[in-house]
Amino acid sequence: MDLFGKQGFDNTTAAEIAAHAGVTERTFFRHFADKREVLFDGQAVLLEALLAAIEEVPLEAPPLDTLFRAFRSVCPLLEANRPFSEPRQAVISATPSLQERERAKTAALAEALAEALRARGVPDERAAFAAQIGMTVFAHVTVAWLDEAWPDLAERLDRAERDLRSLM
Amino acid sequence: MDLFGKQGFDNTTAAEIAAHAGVTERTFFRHFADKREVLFDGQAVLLEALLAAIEEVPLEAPPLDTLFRAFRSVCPLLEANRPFSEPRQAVISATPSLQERERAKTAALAEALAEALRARGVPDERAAFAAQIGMTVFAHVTVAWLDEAWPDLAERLDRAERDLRSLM
DNA sequence: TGATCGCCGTCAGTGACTGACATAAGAAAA
DNA sequence: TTTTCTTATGTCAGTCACTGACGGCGATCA
Repeated sequence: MDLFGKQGFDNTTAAEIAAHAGVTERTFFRHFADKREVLFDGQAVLLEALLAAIEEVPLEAPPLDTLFRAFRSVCPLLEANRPFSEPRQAVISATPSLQERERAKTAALAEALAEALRARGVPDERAAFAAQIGMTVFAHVTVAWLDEAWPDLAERLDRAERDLRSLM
Repeated sequence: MDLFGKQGFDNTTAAEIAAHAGVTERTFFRHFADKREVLFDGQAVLLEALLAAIEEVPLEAPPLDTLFRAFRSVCPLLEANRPFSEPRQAVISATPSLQERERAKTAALAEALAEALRARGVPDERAAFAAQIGMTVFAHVTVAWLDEAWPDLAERLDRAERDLRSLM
């Protein structure tokens, strides 16, 4: 983040990052599949948190409700991480290739959520739709919130959910 | 497509593609921003068609309806292109980096649709949501249809729209 | 006829990534 | 304790995507 903030992502070589961390370039690539991955490690934590939160939702809840409840319950986690994720998002927003990667990560997350819904008995296609739509809204809201801290995440989620329902 | 089908995308060098086309590698990169772009050229045509179709929809139609009507009206175009897009999709499905690019293209398309909706008076956020959701469904349906020609695109769109509405 | 422009080839260079091999430190087995 | 196995790292050479600079060549235009 030091280097990216100063010179931008594209103008920072993998060798520089490695040197900054006190290791060899080769070692860097043993820890990260590629240069971009260095910015997408927290995803695993978020996924765990979301899956755990889904477990807590009663089975009767409709799929989209289930997801929104899960999203709401990870808000504190994200709010706590804001100091890290805000500058990170700034770098991503300035770098097209990172936005590409971010979308891929988001899509993977959506797929995992769909799988979780299926495990709760939601039919195949329906689970995929709900997960994609839910994830779309969640990602949208999160990015907007990283750009502007107020209103906070929970409040933004409420509004988004209302907007979404009124769309239909 | 010749080469990709035989050896896969990753095992095909840009130099090979260029040679196959009778030009230099340098010339190849003058025509395509990067190696992956070679598979994503048709997008522009689709975008034009969708924007034109949106023009035809009466202004009173709600945003999601507008999009679905536009999607339906480009079905013939897509059906006609199937012989090209089916093998293309096979290559993409076998190559993670191409899926990443495909998502980026889809997102760009969604953004363009949102802009089109805004031009019709749909409020900002609402337009973005509708476009993202509509695009999500459209992409989902298209990929499924490329995997399995029946039911056809129009039929699949109808079903998806029903599924979507019942989700709310 | 000559100047300009757009497209292409050539060449050299940078940087992301990979495979093969060697080494050192710690855990585990003998 | 000694040996062995594992794991993380460094080193080096190599491939390939991509870029900038330069020169040539044919078409168009003044």
